[in-house]
Amino acid sequence: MIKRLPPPIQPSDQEETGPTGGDSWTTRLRALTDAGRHGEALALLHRMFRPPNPPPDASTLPAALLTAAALSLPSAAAQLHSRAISSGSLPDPFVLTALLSSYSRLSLLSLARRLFADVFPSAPAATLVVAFNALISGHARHSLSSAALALFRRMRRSALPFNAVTLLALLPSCPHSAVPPLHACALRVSLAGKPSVANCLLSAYARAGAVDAARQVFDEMPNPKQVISWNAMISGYAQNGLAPRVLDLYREMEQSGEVEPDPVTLVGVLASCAQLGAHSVGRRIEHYIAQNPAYGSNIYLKNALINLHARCGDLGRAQDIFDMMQERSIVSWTAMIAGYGMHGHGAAALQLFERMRADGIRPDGVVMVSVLSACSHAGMTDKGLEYFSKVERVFGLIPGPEHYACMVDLLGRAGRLKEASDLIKSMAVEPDGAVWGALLGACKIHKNVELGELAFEHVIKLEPMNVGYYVLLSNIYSDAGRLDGVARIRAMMRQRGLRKDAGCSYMELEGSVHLFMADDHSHPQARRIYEMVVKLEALVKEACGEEENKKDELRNEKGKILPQTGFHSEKLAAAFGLLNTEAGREIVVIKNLRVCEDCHLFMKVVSDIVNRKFVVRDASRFHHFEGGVCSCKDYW
DNA sequence: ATAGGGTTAG
Repeated sequence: MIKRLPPPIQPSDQEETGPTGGDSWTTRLRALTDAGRHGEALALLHRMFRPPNPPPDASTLPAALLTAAALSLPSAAAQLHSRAISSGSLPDPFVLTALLSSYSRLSLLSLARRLFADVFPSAPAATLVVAFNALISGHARHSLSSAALALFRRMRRSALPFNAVTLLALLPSCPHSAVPPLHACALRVSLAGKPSVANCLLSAYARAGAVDAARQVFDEMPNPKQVISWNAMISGYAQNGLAPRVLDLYREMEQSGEVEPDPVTLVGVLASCAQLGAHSVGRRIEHYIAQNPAYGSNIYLKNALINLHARCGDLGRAQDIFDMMQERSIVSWTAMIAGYGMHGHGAAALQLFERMRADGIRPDGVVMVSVLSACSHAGMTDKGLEYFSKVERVFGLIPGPEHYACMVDLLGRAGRLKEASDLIKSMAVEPDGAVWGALLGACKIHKNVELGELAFEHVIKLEPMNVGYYVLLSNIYSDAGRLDGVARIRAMMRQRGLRKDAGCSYMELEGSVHLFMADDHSHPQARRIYEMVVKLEALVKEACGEEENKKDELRNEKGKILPQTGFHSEKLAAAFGLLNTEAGREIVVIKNLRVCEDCHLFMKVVSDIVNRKFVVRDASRFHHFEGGVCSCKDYW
């Protein structure tokens, strides 16, 4: 973050004592461009071409070209290209490479390729290696990964050696299948041990979903490992949703005493804490950050903390951090909007979004997902439709499958299933699993077997190993009394080796985590907890029996009087919370799956009977139970 | 002087 900036240009050295040697031009241009001071860089560039300064030559052209690219000035690059030809400095490897690189950065790949073709027959091998690297990296940057690989093959056919830079250019964007062969190439020429290459290989494996291969690369690195290697492994796990492994590795990093975590480490760990709902670990990191003055203004860390608190149930703390930020990025706003959305505060989310726009921030696709999903969770169907219609028309964004998934969810929850499936039919892009999954979820809520079967057919083609979808259709059948359907899905799952995810809930107490599985007796307090659940269930039954309206509600929601089995994990966690916290304290429970209707009703009634607030995060959102009602208004 | 590794939000 902290970079030493070049001194501002003094008026005194503007004309008379301007830089004369190429070295001075180069260093100052580079420094200004690196610091993002493009205006000053441009002024300097203009001066280079004005007498009495000598015209740019091989020593100053590369820096000038990179400045032109950084300024997005294709005309300037072309002018410098002409200058390179007229001054005869084109065969210079540095000038050639800078030209190739600038054209690539300016998205003028065809010009880069033409120039390369011109010099290819006559350039010496050493020049060609670097030129190939520049061209490969240009194609890779534009995600033309197969073109980049084709260039690599051509490089090798030309009997040219490749080096670390070649691999570093290829690996970040290469197709998954190319990672192992590139790894083999690296091993063959003894480049795989070079830290930069190893880090890059590790990340490439992680991106390909091969976390174990990534881990092997990590483990084979000599100790002490660089902080960047730790970070690459941590973010590799994080990107693959393996939050528990992130926390394990972070602990290992701390215990190794090799390196101090840096902000990048902490951002990765905080993201995993947020995913897990591991509030106490997250708070410990927050404390650590607060003790390091250099981290105080890091916007990535602040954004990660907003996300942490919002996802762990403390919206107030998230809002405080957001309010105290001096500078906010669109990520800060998105984290906050998504936070309000998942807690069911749709109006607050929309208000924040409008404030963001008033602040002059142009919405992107991600913030729109948060906005639409906030509308969906709050039951604000018309608002959601209104904002969806603005995605393209007003904000100039192309709606992706993720936006359609939100809309199908929004319409579907509201019972507008016909409109939801018409919307899918109208999509210009191919619907993904989330789109059909949203329709399937809506069919579960509104008990629509036929449409549910259709959605299932589609979703299962796209995500055959996603257990949740099988369970959803099975539950649709079960609600409809279609036991044949239930059996069919069960057989399908068995055949594919899929097992229902076990439900688990946990709550944190004084920094330690208490985990509960459904019908699980392993907790030291298990006896007292089960007694408590049984007692509470009796009270719930009694309360519902006494009040006519609640009894009706029971019948409406479930179609039968009360649950016969009562030991879902969230009930155990809630009972544990009641047994171990003082009156008045909010009980926060994190659950891996969605809350079932039985438990939802249980929590509502218990919150009233014992006069306690329960905050439950399930797989789709937060539920705040208080005084017999839930913040989701039974709409989840 | 030219080619270049890890990071946030759904």
